[in-house]
Amino acid sequence: MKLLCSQDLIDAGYEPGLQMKALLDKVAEYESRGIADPKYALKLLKRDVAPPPPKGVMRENPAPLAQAIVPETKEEKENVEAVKRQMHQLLKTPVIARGVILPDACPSGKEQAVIPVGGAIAVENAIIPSAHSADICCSMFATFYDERSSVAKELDALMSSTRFGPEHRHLDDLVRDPVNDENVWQNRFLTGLRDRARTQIADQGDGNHFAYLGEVDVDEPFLAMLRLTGHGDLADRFTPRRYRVLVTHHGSRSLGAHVFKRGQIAAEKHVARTAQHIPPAAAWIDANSDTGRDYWHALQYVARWTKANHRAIHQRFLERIGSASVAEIGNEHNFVWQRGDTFYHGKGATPAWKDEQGRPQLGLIPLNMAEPILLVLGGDRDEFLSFAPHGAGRNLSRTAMRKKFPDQASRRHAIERSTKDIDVRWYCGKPDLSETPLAYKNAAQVRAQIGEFGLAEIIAEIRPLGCIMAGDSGRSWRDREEELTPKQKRQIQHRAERRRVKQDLMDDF
DNA sequence: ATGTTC
Repeated sequence: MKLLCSQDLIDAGYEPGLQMKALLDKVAEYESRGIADPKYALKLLKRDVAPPPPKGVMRENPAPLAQAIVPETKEEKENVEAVKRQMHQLLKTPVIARGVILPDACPSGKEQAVIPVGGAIAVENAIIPSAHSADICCSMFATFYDERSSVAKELDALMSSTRFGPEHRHLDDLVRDPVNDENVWQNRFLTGLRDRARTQIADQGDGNHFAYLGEVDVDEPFLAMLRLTGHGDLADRFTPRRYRVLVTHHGSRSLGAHVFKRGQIAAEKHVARTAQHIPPAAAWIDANSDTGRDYWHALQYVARWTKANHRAIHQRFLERIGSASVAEIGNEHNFVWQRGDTFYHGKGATPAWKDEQGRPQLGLIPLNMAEPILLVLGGDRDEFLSFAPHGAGRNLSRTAMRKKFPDQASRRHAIERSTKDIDVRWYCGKPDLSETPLAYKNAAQVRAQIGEFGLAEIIAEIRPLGCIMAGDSGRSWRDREEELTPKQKRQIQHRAERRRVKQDLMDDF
């Protein structure tokens, strides 16, 4: 019987293949020197020839999951079970330390190991693109100002300060992308995207993105709370009275969508090399590699671009109504944040930890268009990874919603009733049932759970006055494609093909 | 989410 056979060496972490012969020769040499203990022989071999680093595989048991949500109805219970199933799949990823689900959690798709909306994870030295979602930097931004006109007139001004919907044209000659001149376009995750970044500034896109007009009563207790928690600089901008507030909610548009796609390719390539059997949604990029650093820098640029996008809209609006910014607050809720060696990923999760100066972070949590937007201070609850929810969460899927209100009349009636106290504009013309308050979870319940779990402290409420949503343009992406002439289709395919070739050439992730 | 769709 041999001292060690090739299977023993493979079990010990050596790669099968050509070098196996040399390893077995080594073993034969040990044997000829009189070594008879296989364990000792393996120890010698590992000293002489280090085996390759072990390949990552999904863990047998998931990392710990904290649950900051209490389901009540049957529907909610089913939702939470689905969310936990998704999280448990994801938490088997070897680089993930722990995770949390927040009061607005809802499942996202059926693919293996996809992080649910309202989920967050702590990842060691790695970035998982899928866990910050395709809509990188989906974020909130608020500007406080003094009212100049009626809500209706200010909403008219807002309608011409931004745009929504699936098309993609430059808004007008006056709008500039203030971060387009940054020296970032050599970054492999950003290269080639400069023009679309420039074109889409002041645009908010589709779906649940919105521009909300509200009002807030700033009072002494609110200002005292800001001062007490290290936000005296913000408090100094206010006097105790009523302010109007413009709040926008959108992400990084096509720029971020492409950065995400490239990041996902890089991650899948990385785990194909260094790990085995990792679901695509769990694929990671090593943060301490050149690719990881490039991806990190690209993400930071996407954050700057998105903030500039919010600001561009707010400035255009204030110019149109002849007012000025008193104060600004904003936060991302789809993103990756580094604290030490840990990369916290949130998909629909509001950062609620203390910053480097020990100040609890300010955050904006919208509920639905007819409810206040909450201004919160982070609760810094480490057991919940120090996140708060990002909104009310969706109760019913878009398709389930349409089934519930099948005919036009019932739909119109339900929409009107749920938005009767506010001025709602649907940018593309028709209301979108799935973005009315009817589609969202019970706002009171989400608020209550923010308090029950100590995720954040609500220090002010921005009351709703009006809102612009993208609305239903009447045609899906697919419809639009079907309307194209065969010649247009060929052109699009040709361009896509050229991009792919270019991408492949560029693509050395 | 996305001038989509490896």
